[in-house]
Amino acid sequence: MSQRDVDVSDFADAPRTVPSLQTLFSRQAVEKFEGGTAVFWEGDPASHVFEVVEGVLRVFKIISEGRRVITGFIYPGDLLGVSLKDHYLYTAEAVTTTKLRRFGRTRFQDEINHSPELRPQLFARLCDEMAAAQDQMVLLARKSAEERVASFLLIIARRLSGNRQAAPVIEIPMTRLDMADYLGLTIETVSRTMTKLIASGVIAPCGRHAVTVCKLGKLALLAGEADDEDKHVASADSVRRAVWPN
Amino acid sequence: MSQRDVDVSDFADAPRTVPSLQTLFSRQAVEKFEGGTAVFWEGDPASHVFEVVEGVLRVFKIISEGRRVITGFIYPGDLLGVSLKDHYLYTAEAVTTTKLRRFGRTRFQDEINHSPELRPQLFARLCDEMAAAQDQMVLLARKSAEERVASFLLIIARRLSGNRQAAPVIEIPMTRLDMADYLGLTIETVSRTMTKLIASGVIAPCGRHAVTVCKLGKLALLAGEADDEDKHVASADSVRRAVWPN
DNA sequence: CGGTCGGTTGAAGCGCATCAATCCAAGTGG
DNA sequence: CCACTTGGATTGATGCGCTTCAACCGACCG
Repeated sequence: MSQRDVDVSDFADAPRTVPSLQTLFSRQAVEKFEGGTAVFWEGDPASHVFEVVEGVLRVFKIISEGRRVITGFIYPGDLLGVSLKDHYLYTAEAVTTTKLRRFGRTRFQDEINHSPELRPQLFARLCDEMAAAQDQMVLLARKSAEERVASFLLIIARRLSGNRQAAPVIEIPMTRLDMADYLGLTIETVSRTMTKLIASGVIAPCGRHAVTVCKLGKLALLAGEADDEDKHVASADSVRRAVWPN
Repeated sequence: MSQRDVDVSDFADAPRTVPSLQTLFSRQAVEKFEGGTAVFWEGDPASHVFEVVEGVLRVFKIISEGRRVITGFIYPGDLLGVSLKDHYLYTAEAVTTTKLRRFGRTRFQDEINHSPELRPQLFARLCDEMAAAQDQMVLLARKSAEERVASFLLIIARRLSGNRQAAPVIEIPMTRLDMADYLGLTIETVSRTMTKLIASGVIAPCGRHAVTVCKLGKLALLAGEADDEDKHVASADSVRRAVWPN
């Protein structure tokens, strides 16, 4: 499952100039990680930056009493471990068998610093990551279990199909526990919610690690992706409200 | 309240070279926003980047049925609206009366691009922001009401005291509703939790918009800031576990 | 086979939301 | 100065959504 050739096309919305972030990594040897093994742990000295070639990783933090929070899943083409901190902020573990390329952190920084081509690409990635983090905060703060699961399905659907409108079949490489720890729920609630979505005909099971989306519109609705017009009503002249001298 | 001169010292852990991010803004005129007024709305064309000179802002998103999620509070010295997206991802509103400097987005980007001094500073800020976002995800996903409120108090305590160990008196410029929408709770729960913290002698009220911390250690404990040794046990040779071909 | 691991399903309980009343401080106008 | 208002905060009573605990199921494996 989740077997797919690395598609190197189709990344961030940065300008498509010649040297791309992945060409930076392309000379590096590929390392393989079996599912369940860690690439690095939270608190480790942050020695390297990684590019995912194939497979899916989970990135998480642990707090007291063994509570785990998965802050994100990392897909092929994504970078892993980019930060200026000298220790990793989280643990990264392979979900499926994973292939990575690695780059020394300081060398990576140098390359970025010296390349006016690469910099905006990296910057764009960070902004995307930030936007995703904010969406996740919204999900965790205010969405119901059903909305969370529906949102999750849409997120990974878009992830795999590279932003094209979600493919009908969604691969779910991670376990229910992973989903639960990502969505701030328990396994049981995730399971129950999934069966509810199946019962209502929104999705249909496709083995245990995939589903087909039957009613995409309904799914998006359940996810709380309000197509509200409200949101942009006042936008028009908002900035002008500020005292803008000159 | 929240009246304090802008202290321009003591920022990100970036190297303290001569031209700093705030000198970039220092020539810009200062604009004033009364509490409750918006600086920009989610979805507005992202025309400017702002530096907060004085006051506190809230940054939030609205989802269906008027549910609001505050993704962060912005303090003096912070930047606001930094992103490569061409529309703002969130609404920014003044909590208290606020003074800002503004910078055209493209010009800001140019300045950053041409200054090898400024770039790492901006990058460091983004990384800090990302780290904060991850902590917030942990809070929202797995912490109890009491842990959330305690965490919140510590966060803003550190914020105001510029990373020195939290000052005994914590200013809380925002309303309970703001706190609730930041912590993923309701006003009532926030209120109840605060009174509980007061009853247990951890904090003492200081008017409605400030508290004194009586038992800082207890507060940190309640916040779930586990001083676990567990976390770093396995860290030692973690990276070596990877197949690292020279 | 028994054993384990991930997943599903059921029953009971708890933590927080919801609804509603009250309070308090700061205006505001007569 | 005092009634009246208004917005934020507190406190109480009730209910619901999710967690918790526990049993069970199916697939895989030695």
